[in-house]
Amino acid sequence: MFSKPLMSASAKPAVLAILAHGEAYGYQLIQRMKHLSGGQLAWTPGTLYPLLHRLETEGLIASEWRQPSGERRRKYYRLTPLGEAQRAHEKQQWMQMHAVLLTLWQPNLSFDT
Amino acid sequence: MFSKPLMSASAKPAVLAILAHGEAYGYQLIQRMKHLSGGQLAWTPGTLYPLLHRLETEGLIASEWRQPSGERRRKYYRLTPLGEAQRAHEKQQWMQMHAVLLTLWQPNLSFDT
DNA sequence: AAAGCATGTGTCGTAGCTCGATATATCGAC
DNA sequence: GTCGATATATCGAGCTACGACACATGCTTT
Repeated sequence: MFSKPLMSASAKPAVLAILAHGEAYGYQLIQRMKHLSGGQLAWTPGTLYPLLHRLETEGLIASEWRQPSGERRRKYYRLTPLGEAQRAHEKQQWMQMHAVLLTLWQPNLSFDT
Repeated sequence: MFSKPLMSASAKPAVLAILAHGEAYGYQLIQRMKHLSGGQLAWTPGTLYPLLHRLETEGLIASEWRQPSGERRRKYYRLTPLGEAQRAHEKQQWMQMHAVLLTLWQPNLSFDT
């Protein structure tokens, strides 16, 4: 399993990235991440739902209750324009940090100081 | 600047990665990261020193005070064998999370559910 | 029909973390 | 002597993850 800091850093970009492919509800987000990560990244309800509420408060996502007849009620989330901008920003930040780490992981790295 | 969660997730792997290239002291670690990231990743003392103390408590790094004549005293840190193993583990974890995010960032991703 | 399980959303409390602020001390430059 | 860079350290406010718990519904099995 992944460490807590890594879960923390990836949750927001991951949720925004999934929603960029189309609307989804909370439980579905948990399933999709679990499937995509080969069962390794398992969000718990206590992690995901507060996060979704925070993202909605920040105006990055918007929600809508739906209850088709004969089905359970679900709260569907979709990206707002602000959320789409934030999604791109999160990706750029991650890639930048990734580049720094790749540099550090070079075998023959030399420092100025 | 980087977000707090991203700082949090990268700090431990980054410190272990730098120390894998040789011993260093706290202030030097701050400078090296700042330089390597083009000034974007700036650890504050309040972030780095408690982290170093935690890593030492966990047995991942070991410290030694030094004070050459005419210089300020410095506490030099080096990786322990346990720390080297943890460094490799942190790298593997990061790369795995990176792979998941890359998948999510694919333009034409389709989900089963 | 009753029991069990997956589905679906939610909150609470504990524990852990970052980081701004603050403290202390030394060295070199002007 | 004063200032800024060097060097290490702690404290407290604020935020977060996540296990535990709560509650409700739909489907399947006995």
